[in-house]
Amino acid sequence: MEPTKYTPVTASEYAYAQMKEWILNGTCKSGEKINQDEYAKKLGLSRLPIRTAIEKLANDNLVLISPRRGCIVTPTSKENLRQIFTLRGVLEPLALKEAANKAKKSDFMRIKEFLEENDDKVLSLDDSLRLNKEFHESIYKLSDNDVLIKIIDSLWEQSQRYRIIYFTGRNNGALRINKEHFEIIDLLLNSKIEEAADLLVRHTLTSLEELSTAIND
Amino acid sequence: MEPTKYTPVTASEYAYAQMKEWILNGTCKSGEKINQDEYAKKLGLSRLPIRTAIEKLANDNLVLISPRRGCIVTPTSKENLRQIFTLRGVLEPLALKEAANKAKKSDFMRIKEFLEENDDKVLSLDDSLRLNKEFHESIYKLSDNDVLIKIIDSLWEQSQRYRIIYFTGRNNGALRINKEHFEIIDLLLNSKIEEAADLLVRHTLTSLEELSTAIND
DNA sequence: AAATATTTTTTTGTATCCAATTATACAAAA
DNA sequence: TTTTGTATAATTGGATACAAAAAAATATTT
Repeated sequence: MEPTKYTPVTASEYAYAQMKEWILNGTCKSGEKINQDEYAKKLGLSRLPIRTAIEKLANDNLVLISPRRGCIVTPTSKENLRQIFTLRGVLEPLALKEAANKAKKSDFMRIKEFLEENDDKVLSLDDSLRLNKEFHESIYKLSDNDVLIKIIDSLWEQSQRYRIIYFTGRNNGALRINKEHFEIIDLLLNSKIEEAADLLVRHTLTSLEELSTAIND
Repeated sequence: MEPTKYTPVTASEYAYAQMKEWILNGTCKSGEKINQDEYAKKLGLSRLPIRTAIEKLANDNLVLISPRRGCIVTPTSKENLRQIFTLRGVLEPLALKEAANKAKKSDFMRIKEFLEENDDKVLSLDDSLRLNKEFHESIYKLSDNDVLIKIIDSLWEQSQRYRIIYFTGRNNGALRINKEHFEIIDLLLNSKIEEAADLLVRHTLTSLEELSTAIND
């Protein structure tokens, strides 16, 4: 359950990780143009790994490429936020149910222990975002459905941008989220799969409503 | 409703389209290694656009990359087939419902006309695959949900490989599929959205069962 | 002969250079 | 002032060349 630190083995992977970080945390702003030369210098690399990274970011819906014209950070919008969360609302309960079929009680116990160990960290912005992601990931991973996990991961990352827009400044919500995580894992431990899935959906939709208020469009 | 012919504007887009075609139609076989040099020569390009194409194919789950080691065509398997169709089973009805909310009757009428115009082509393998894809795409496109459409497209392409494995040799199924398409569009025209969605799910699961028999694992 | 070490070859990833396209700045005409 | 055309600069995409890593082949040891 340790946060497996990811060490890029190629320059383009490093560029990809770094640029993604910048887009997700708002350093690269919505709609902003991305100049290959500029980022090559900034990261001390040639343009090639930057280009490779940009291609990958485009696949994540995080940037938009117009061939021979350039690349911008995908604009955020209420509609985009809605689309992402609508999908999460159907995919995450599916993953949860598949996980419940395959996993053992001890798998869920480990996740609950993880929640308990980190209960004190939820008030820090960075930590709460990381813990939130890790909790959900650890459940979905148990589904062992690679195709599904990959899509959920991507959607989760796309929502991350909105989460950071929302949380910057305020910090409510984190306590509610953490409380609901406990409730979900307890339902799973009691084999109340459908109820856990329902709660998960409400959990997601509540977040959508909260985040939506912070986006002007 | 014309099949908009796609003309790649960059070499890498051309390579991507061509290599995808080869993977989908089985010219590049499941598990086969993809050598950059070889494909560069084959396509009369340098390795760079090939690499870019490979990155994109990896995003589509059509190839697997191990950094500094190489790239193989993603192996087909019953489990992979199941995962793809399970997802389609929840995402396509979602798209259909969103489409039904947004679209006008005339949009669906156009789709029905398209079915009628091409009714005689369903017995040709190539045509039936193309028509099948076009029918589904035209419905989901009406949902106007970019995030969802992109995922469904990707899943559809991933299933295409299995469809071709299955259909090569035999050619049953095409008539059933065509018949069900008519039933779905008629339900939509009569505003029986839930029934259309249900039929769509059954339509998908029937295909899964059929295709599954042709995969040895 | 099997296992291990060493070298050679192959292949990937990156940097650099070049060509083609697009954007920008400026001038001329309406 | 606005619009259109032209020259210049900036930027992208691609080819080639090189470096580094992995795979394959060969030699060496047990």
